[in-house]
Amino acid sequence: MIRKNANLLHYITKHLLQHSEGTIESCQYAPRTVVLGQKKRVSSVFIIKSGLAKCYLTEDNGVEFIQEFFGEGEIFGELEAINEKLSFCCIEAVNTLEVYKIETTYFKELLETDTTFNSLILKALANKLNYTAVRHAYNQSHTLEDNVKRLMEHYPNLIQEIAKQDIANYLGINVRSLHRVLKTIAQD
Amino acid sequence: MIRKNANLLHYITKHLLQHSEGTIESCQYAPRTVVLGQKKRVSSVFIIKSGLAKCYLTEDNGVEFIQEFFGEGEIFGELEAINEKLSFCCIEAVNTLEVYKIETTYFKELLETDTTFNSLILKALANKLNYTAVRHAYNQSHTLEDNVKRLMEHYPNLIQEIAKQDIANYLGINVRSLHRVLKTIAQD
DNA sequence: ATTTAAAAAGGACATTTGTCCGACGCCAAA
DNA sequence: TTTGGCGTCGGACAAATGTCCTTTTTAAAT
Repeated sequence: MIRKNANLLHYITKHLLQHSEGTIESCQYAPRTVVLGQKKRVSSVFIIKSGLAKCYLTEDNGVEFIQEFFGEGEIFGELEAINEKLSFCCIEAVNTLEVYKIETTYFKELLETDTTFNSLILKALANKLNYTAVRHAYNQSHTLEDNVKRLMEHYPNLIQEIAKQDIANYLGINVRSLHRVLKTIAQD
Repeated sequence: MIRKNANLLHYITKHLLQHSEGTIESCQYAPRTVVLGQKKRVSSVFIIKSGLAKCYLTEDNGVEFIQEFFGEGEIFGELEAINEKLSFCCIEAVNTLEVYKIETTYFKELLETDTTFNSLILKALANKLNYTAVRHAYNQSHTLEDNVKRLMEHYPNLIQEIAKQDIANYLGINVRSLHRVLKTIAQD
């Protein structure tokens, strides 16, 4: 649910920043700011320095589906850079969000010249794939109650930190159903 | 639903096979053979030459959830090779399946030394991520009827080629529900 | 040609989830 | 301090989906 990538963040701050000479910019966004819109041309790849963002997708029928929440070290915009496609997700700051911003061209140059960076990105992608596959398989194969319980075990202060509407959008259900389940869980 | 990767297959047959000197093996599997089990150590990466495979995951409660069907050029085992983890999916031949089998160690060597190959794998991963994200967002945000209609539009002879149970497992529903929806669709 | 097993199809009912709505509390702008 | 908006919570009913079971169809084996 909250994706992080300590290795990637570490490599950027300890190795890349020194040699970047202005190619890596540092940015800050206020809560609820849209950092990256859906179906836009993406000119930068972002890596989260601090804060929390939500990555979601608005369907033709208006429903929002939250793919993931992104925390420290998580990268976004990289899929669009690699595939040269328009963005398919929208990224929005939940908290105050600090990011490193890397020009797409420089990002691709790094992929070709910096073996360590290349390997970190490969691992990041493989890891995202693994995680999302397991997540959706679980969610589809278990009851709503199981899914919510599992989330609350992994993230004990989930309810305090994330709005009910967002949790519901993450689970692909509506808020009424979430409330109902939360109540039955509370009653044991 | 049926993932393919023409570029990757082309590169392997036209460039890699010549220089491989036995490091790339060609294998064939009968229908229903399990090529790769769940939670196993993975010693090879596979690329499909011909045929169809299903990639699924069995949950603790016994439910099978189908991630994808793999067709020509699709790669599997690569996530485990990159992340050095046990397999989390099971790959099973649907048809007679022909694959190229690459030793994990050679695969990783290729990633480091062959820029073209590296780029093809990066694109393959980015593409898988994009595709699965869009797929699950759609499925979670639309009615079952919409989901089935959409599948049938994309794959006109879906019903003929893939068992109902498999389609249901792909959609995360049970067969009864699938039958019901198919009937209402047929009636228009 | 007959038997057998597996897949396909659907009836009947239970359970889950969605839709629509109103009530309440919180907080910031007027 | 009021007002209005937004998030939270839940009642009542509708709709969708699951469970259990039986029947039909299909295809392979004898």
